[in-house]
Amino acid sequence: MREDVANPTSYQEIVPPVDCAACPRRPHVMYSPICGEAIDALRGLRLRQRLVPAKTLIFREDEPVEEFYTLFDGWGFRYKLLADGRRQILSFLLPGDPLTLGVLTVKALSYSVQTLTVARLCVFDREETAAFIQSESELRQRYQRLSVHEIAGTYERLADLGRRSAKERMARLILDIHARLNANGVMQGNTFDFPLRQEHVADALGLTTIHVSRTLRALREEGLVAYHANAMQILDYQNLVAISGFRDNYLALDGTA
Amino acid sequence: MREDVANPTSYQEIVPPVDCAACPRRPHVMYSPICGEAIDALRGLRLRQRLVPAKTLIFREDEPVEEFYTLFDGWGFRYKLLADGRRQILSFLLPGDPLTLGVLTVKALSYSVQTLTVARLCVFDREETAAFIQSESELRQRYQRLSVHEIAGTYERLADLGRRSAKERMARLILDIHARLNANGVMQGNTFDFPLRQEHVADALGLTTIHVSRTLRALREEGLVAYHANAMQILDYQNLVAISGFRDNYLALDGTA
DNA sequence: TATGGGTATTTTCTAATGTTATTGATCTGT
DNA sequence: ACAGATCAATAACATTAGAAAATACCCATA
Repeated sequence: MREDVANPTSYQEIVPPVDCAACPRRPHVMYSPICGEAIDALRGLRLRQRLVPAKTLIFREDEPVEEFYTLFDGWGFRYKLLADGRRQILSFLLPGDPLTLGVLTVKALSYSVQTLTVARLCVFDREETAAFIQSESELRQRYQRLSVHEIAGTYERLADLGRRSAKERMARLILDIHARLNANGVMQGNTFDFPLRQEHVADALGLTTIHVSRTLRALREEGLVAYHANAMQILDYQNLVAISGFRDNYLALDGTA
Repeated sequence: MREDVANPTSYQEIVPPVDCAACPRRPHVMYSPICGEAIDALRGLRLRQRLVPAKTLIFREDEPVEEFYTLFDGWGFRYKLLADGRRQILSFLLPGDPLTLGVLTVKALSYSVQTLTVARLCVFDREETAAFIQSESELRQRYQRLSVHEIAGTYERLADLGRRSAKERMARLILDIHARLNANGVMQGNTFDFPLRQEHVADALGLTTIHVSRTLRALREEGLVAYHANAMQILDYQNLVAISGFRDNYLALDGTA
C-alpha cells in the first residue's frame, strides 16, 4: 500500500512575489489565462507566491480548493490513487502550466496534485479569479481553449495507454516533455532536466518500474537517448520520432485543439 | 490495417424536428447545455435533426466542423486512429450526450466520431450556438461544467487503462454504461441494450477481442453478468461493484466534478 | 429453410509485461 | 568519511495478454 505523499502540505510565502507585468512566463502560450493579458486588472487580484518543497501534496482529490494555482517554477504532477494504493499519474506539470484549471468552474477536482521538485506556485483566490475570467470575453475564450487543450492532451495519453507499446509510450513521454519544455521556453538544446524517478514514469505510462528500466535500456542501447543524473538527452531525434509516431500538433493551443 | 469507417457520412433530414420545448431529454443533466434552459431563446437557433445510419462517420479528427451535435437517440463513440490503423475508443456516446462540446471553442477536434447504431442527431450551427452560449452566464457555466465533467471522465478512464486489470476494466465499463443510461433516463431494471461488438469493447479498454471474450466469459461464469443478443444483464450488482472498485461519483455533474 | 456475412469462442502458441528478490550505485545529511 | 535512505539495474520466474487459425454461432434475408 502506497503512502499518499511523502510530505504534508507545507510552504513558505515568497515576499515580495514576482510582478506579473515582468513575469518571464508571460510570452508563453501555456501560461495561465490570467497572467498573459489584462495585467492592470490583474493587479486587483490578490496574487501570492509560494515556495513549496519537493514531494509535497498541494491538494487532494475531491477536497474543495479555495485557490487557483499556476506553476511558476519546478515540476509537479496530477494523479489519482485507487483504493488499494495503485497510482495513475494523469499528467506532469511543467513551469508555466496551470495546475487547477477546473477549479475555476467547480470547487473540487477529481485528482490530486503534488510537487516533484521544489516549486514556486502563483496562488490566486479561486472565486475572485473565476469571476475575473468570466468578466472578460477574451479571458473566457482563453480559459475555454485551455480546457479543450487539456482534454485533447488527455485523449492523446489515453491512446498511448490503450494502444501503444511500452517502448512507444516511453519515447513519446520523452518527446512530449521535450516539446513542452521548449514551448514554455525553459530549455535549450537536446539535453534537459528530467527529475522523474522510474516510479513516476511507470505510474504515468501504466507500467512497472522494472519494465520502465528495461524499456529505457532498450532506448539507450539503440542510441536514441542518453540519461544520467536527472539529465535526459535526445541523441537521435529523427528515429525517436519514427519509432514512436510522435506528432506535436496536439500541443498547439490554437487552431485544431 | 483497419478501414476508417464502414459507411461514409450520409443522413436523412427529419422534418419536422422534435420541438426542444417538448424534448424528452431536457430533464436530464447530461443533455446539451442548450436544450435544458432558455428554450425560448433557443428557438432562434436553427435546430435540425438528422437520422444517421449505424457505423457512419460524423466527422473526422482535425477536420473543421461547422456544426454542434447532440445525440438525441442511439449510440456512438469518439475515437482516434493511429497511423498504422490501431484504434483507441475514447468514450461511448449515449442518448442525451453532447458529441462535440469542444467545437464551441475551437473549430476542429482531436478525435473522430461515428455512430454505432442508427442515431438521431440534433444539429446546431456551430458559431451561432457558441455565441448564444457565451451570451448568457448560466449557459456558459453549464458549458464549462460539462467540459470539466468530460475531463474528469477521461481521467477516470486513464486510470482504468493504466492501472486496472482486464476484468476490472470490463466490469467498470458495464457499470459505467449502466449508470449513464440510468442518469439519462433511457433505462429500467438491470437489463439494458448493449450494442457494442467485442471489437468496440477491446478498442475502448486497450485489449484484444480475444481477451475481451475471455474476460467476459469469466464474468459470466462467476454469475456476475449475463449477455445475449445485445442485451446486457447485471446479475450480481454488489459483487460487480466490489471486484471493480466502481464508484459513480465521477458521473455527477455538480459539486466535485 | 437454406445461405452467407459478420461475430464470438476456443485452442495452442508466443510475446510482453509483471513479480520477487538481490545487488550495486547514488545521494544526503552528519 | 560514514550510515542510512533512495534509486536503478539485473536475473529468474510467473502471469497476463496478444497472434493465428479453426470452429461455432447468430441473424438477416432470399
